[in-house]
Amino acid sequence: MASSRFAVAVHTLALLARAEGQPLDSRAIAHSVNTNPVVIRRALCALARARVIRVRRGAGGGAALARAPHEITLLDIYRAVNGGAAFALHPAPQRRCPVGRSIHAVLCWVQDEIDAAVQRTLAEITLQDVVDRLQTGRRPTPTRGRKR
Amino acid sequence: MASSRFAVAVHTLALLARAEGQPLDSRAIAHSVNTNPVVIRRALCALARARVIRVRRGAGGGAALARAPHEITLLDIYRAVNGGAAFALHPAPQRRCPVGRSIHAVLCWVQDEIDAAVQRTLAEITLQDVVDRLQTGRRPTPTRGRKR
DNA sequence: CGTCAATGTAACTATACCGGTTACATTTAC
DNA sequence: GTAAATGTAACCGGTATAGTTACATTGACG
Repeated sequence: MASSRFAVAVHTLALLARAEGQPLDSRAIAHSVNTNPVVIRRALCALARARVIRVRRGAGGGAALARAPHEITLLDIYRAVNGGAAFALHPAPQRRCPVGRSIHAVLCWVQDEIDAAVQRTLAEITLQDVVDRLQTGRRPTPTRGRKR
Repeated sequence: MASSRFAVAVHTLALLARAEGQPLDSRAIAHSVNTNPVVIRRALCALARARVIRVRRGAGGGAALARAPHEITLLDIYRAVNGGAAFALHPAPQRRCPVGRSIHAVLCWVQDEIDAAVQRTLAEITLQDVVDRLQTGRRPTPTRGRKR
């Protein structure tokens, strides 16, 4: 992916976390993200399918977190909104060349290695961590899973 | 990035590694990658700027590795051809909202964490590893840096 | 020194993807 | 029943990318 869907989703969930159970509608979220409510609803839809939020339709409806912020990881969000891989394979290598014939499998392996590393990283950051950093603008108490 | 430039670069370097110092021209590489020579030359150009390969212009010219395959990591290649980050920030959050005002810094931090994880992973895979996997189609002897 | 082969690069095109927007059917509270 | 909200389709415009053509530049070699 090279889209902003993940960024929009994190922003949205941060708002929901601060709303503390009070459902927010797509119009209000769109105002903070500074985009169109439909863009938000598209993200909300993916997050609801992943059981990260619960959405109520109809008048007075809106979205709220399905569980506490410290129980939602960025990996949950990543999986909900993310389609493709970090880099694209090239479409059709020449199969008459020994390298062309087998490079695809090697590149798939590299993709998997990258994706595994990304997922390991995102699994260690929770929505609560994001909210904590929001409020202070600085990193708060050192978070449990952090490396480096 | 979500382009195939990285894939093309790895494919290209695998060919050069197997050529064992014999320079290959963009036409030959393009044939194996199954694309246009200009696309290859664009990749070659970036790789030469990063000192991963040496390119000779003029008649009988072409590209060759600048050092041994086991001294070239996928991180070298990634850095040479890669522009952007794994995901995009959303352009302009609403600054009158406290979340909108500070979410950008948090997302930048997440980007950095992801990029660091990706780079750590790529730094542990060499071009030699890629070539070994090419030749057998299977993973060869367990490589030094591997995790999981 | 001239020729030829190769790179480096600009320019253009076609395609794909994405965000933004409008529109509307569906759902739900009151 | 009405109003308010979601879910989703359809479309538009901008942007990035791969592919292509073209050409100036470079360099080997007779």
